[in-house]
Amino acid sequence: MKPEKSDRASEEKIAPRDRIVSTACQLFREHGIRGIGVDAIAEAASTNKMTLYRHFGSKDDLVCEALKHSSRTLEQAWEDLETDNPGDPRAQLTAWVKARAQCLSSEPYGCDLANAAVELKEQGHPAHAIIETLKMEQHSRLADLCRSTGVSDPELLADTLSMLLEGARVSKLAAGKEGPSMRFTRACEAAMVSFGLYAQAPS
Amino acid sequence: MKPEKSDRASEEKIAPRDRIVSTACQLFREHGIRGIGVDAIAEAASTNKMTLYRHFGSKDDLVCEALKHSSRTLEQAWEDLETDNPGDPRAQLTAWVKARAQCLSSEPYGCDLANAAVELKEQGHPAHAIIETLKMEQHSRLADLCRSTGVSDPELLADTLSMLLEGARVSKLAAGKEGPSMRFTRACEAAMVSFGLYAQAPS
DNA sequence: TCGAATAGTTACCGACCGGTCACACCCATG
DNA sequence: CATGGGTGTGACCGGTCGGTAACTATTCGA
Repeated sequence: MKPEKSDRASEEKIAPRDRIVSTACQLFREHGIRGIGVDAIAEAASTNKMTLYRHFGSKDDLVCEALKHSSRTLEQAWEDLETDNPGDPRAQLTAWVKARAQCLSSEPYGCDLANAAVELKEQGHPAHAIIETLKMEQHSRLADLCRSTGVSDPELLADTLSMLLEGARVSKLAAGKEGPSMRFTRACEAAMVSFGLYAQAPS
Repeated sequence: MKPEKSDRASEEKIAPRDRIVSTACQLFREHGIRGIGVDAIAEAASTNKMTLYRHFGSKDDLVCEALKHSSRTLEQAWEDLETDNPGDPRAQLTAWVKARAQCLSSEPYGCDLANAAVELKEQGHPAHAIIETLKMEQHSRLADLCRSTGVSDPELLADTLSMLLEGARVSKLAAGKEGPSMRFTRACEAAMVSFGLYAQAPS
């Protein structure tokens, strides 16, 4: 009869492995990968180090899984874009900028993937290949979107928007909230206008 | 009679403190701040931990000095901009893009200041204030330059170029060399054109 | 009901870290 | 020659880290 006895579903209903991954993702975000230990992760996930090592061969393994988990949550955002503006690429691109700006102002930490890439300097770390793949995946989705808007040079627009977003996130961490990142939206809009996004049919 | 007996000026002619700072700057770049120990820094600087701690109260102190050292080298680049294109802000801005693109393709590591900001998550770390100050200093120099070109909305152009550069550097680390960063120059040029940089007097 | 898989607990290991101490050293200046 | 400040050396401290071992408790399906 499915007792559902746990008041806190986050702690007891979910399998230990999933708790560990999502907890690790959060703690890596808050303290950095090198800044948090496996023991603290296990404790925060209401389990222990031994169980953690039964599911992950090493901390590096866990890092890789956490990064995949992090990028998995972005999938939902892409689906929302399509369902909220069906068949309207231009509106989807505008909504993309709006959504990214929203995340930018609400989330104090930057992009998990980019932060990990900066933090993990060791050449050949398994996470690097994963980060590169996931980043290019995200970028190609954006490029596809730009392409379907019929804009001039959609690849360059996608690269521009990618760099603006990545730059805004890291700039917020380095230069502060009052820095260049404050005008991310306006910079994106200026870029989209100059690439002729609104040339065909005005809103 | 100034014997100048040292064949390697980098090791014996320079004062220990300066050797430590520049060595630390280099090693932080290569291994990350958390990824290198003070003992290794001292050894790489041809000295020892005790001498290091006689000059710097803590590793955090050394980090701050290394960051200042890193941004000090950027001063030269700004001066070169002025001397190479005296009184021609437009040419200076174009040269700025070119110089940044050159660094982007030749230096495998991103911006020391930004990387440190990403890596040091502890709130209130003394480096954060320094990073923010130095970053805003660099940004205001760029904004001044944009302003003197007589472009429309120079502040937005400066913010855009800042974000493009920061984004290109981190994108190169995360998405790889073949990612968006490959088109940094073209993205900057497109932005400058759309802001009317070449509207007044063509070259 | 039984047994196997999964999870929790405690203790432990070797390595490394930031930081300090005491002491010997070198070399310029008086 | 003396002396004193900057430097080199090695040992040491307490703490944390990633990772493992041995044992117990829980759960769940055959």
